[in-house]
Amino acid sequence: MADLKTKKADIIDVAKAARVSASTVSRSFNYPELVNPATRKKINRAVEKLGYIRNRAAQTMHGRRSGTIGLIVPTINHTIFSEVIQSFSDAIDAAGFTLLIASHSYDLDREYAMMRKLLEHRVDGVALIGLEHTEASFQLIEQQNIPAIAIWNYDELASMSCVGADNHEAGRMAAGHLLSLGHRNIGLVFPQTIGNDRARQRLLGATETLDRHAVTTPEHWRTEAPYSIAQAKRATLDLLSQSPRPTALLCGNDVIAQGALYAAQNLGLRVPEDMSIIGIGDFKGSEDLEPALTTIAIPAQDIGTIAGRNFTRMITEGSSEILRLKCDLTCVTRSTTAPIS
Amino acid sequence: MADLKTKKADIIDVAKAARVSASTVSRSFNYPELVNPATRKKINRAVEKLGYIRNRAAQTMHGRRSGTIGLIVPTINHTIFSEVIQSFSDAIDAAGFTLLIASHSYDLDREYAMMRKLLEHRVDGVALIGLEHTEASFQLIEQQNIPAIAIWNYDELASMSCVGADNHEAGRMAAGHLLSLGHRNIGLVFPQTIGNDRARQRLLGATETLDRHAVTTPEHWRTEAPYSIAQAKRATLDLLSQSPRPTALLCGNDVIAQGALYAAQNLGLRVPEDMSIIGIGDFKGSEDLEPALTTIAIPAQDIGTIAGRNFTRMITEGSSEILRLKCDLTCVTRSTTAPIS
DNA sequence: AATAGTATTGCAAATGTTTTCATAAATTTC
DNA sequence: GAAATTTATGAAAACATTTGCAATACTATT
Repeated sequence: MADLKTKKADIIDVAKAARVSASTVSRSFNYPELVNPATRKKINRAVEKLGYIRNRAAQTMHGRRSGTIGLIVPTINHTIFSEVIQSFSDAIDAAGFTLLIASHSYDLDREYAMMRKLLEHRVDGVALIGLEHTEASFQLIEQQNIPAIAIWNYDELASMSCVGADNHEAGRMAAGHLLSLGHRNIGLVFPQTIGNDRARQRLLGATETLDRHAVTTPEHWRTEAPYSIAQAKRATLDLLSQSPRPTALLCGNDVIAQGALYAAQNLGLRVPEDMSIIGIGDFKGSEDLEPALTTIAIPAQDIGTIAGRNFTRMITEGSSEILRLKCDLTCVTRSTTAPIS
Repeated sequence: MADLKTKKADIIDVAKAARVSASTVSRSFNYPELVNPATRKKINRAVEKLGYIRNRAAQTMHGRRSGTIGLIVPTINHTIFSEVIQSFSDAIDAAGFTLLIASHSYDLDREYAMMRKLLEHRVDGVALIGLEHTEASFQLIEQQNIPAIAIWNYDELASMSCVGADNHEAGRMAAGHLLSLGHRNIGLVFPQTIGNDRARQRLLGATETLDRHAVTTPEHWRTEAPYSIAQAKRATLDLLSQSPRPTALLCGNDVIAQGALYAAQNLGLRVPEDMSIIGIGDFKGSEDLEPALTTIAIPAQDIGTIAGRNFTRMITEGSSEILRLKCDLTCVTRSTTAPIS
């Protein structure tokens, strides 16, 4: 059984128990092929017996990688981020890394503080959500010369590595879908766009596409809804109570789309016959709405996986070039959109 | 600006720049009151100038706490867990700790592996979800003598510290609510109970309460639904297609309840007039369903916060007694349940 | 002005590993 | 069967900190 000595076993205890030197024990872990199989067996027995667990802190201190990657997100508690966190975590885990996570509640100054905290722990790299960060954060990355990657947004001109989707394109696709169904009277329900580059890009993409097709949306068909089903419902209710009504609603994300759907149903409108609705994101649950929501799917899981795989590769290879990966969006046509009748 | 020397600044560089010894620099961080304010200022200037960031790994090695807590969850990607992760993370962050996270996809052997991995990083404590773990995991905790806590489940007899809700009670409450509305014909839609102590306890609590009130549920009013809205809907559709129909559905969790709701609506049943439905959990979104779901609220956020606060306290105080905290459930009566007419 | 305290600082050892270099043992080569 | 390799191991330095102890400088007390 475990020794009852108060101190936990260290590599020297193992060495003693196996009657070899500490160097050999270390080697047997890190370069097993360099040590005699018989010796290795002795060592493993000692490890087992003493319940020895390697000390990464000591390895780190010696200049080895810490084997941790820091991830800073606005919030963990959101389908869309938890999905990306999960797949990112799985991907780096497969490469032998562990995830240190921190959240900043959409406060970019806290993001900076979190980054410092993670750097104290000597993470081998820092992953952030989105491309909007404070100047201090960018400087810190630069100055500490730490591998960094932005997840979620793609920008061909980004100053740091990024893996994500093009939100502008998402807006264009959503508008395009509606236009292709013959809609010309389109309402826009979007979250606040200041301090939210994702929403801003989407809205821009949507309006540009509409403009290009000479479709104009009067001011009262545009409304701003906070991030909540209930509030989006209320805002949409207002929008739809005016006449004339649009024939379709383009929503900045699926949460808002869900609120919009409820609002339409509440007014006795049939979706999609009387009112088409499209969202952006394809959140978990969007598929299960009744009717199932048509939306522009952002492949959160793929983004996380691809980011994780590439980031760990960048780290282990010591590559320092900037990597920009765009993940494809798809328009998932379900049951909330239909051709204009 | 930052020195262009390839190596990053260490405490000795700071010491040199400030013309003091390394010990003084160390002290100025850890026991500022022991160093002369003027000296401290010099040191801070040097730190600033060199962009020095303390090395936790080195501190850890010296026997200090690592300042990290490991959390192992079945999955990050689920409302109910992400909520608890978020609040736990916030709570330990407030106490100066950082979260190392790992997920095991409901594979308890992987849970053990993850725990070893976290221990290599010398986390100051390990938090797990639920009270069901492999013998190996329990032994590891015991043998490494590492502070541990179970989040999410409460059991007065638990062999380790725990903060959570009593699932048996949740089942009792749900049944009680339905009974108090006069329902005697109650259908049960639950997830698989093997290898899922939460579901098992809930079902047990529900059936015990029904039994006590001499309410029996025929076998064909009990159905097993996997964790998915669509599949729960299908299973419930089957259940409700038989006659006679129950007047109420007690669902093992809110996801299943949502599926059940859709099923009922699909059959043209009015909820709650023709069919009452109650869930367990109060997931994000349950409130926004139409009609809003009645459910037994499990205070995920409170659980995470309380667990985080108490766990960090246990760690910093070096307390080793077992702490068992029960978080209160509440029956949130919304619009999917009504008295029998 | 000498003494006793107190506040501040530095020296050196310690922490648990990895790694370079050296050495010893075993194996191959001629 | 000696020389040349190869294989396996150990000794000691290095990594970035903290901390116990000792030394110095300052302040208050008489």
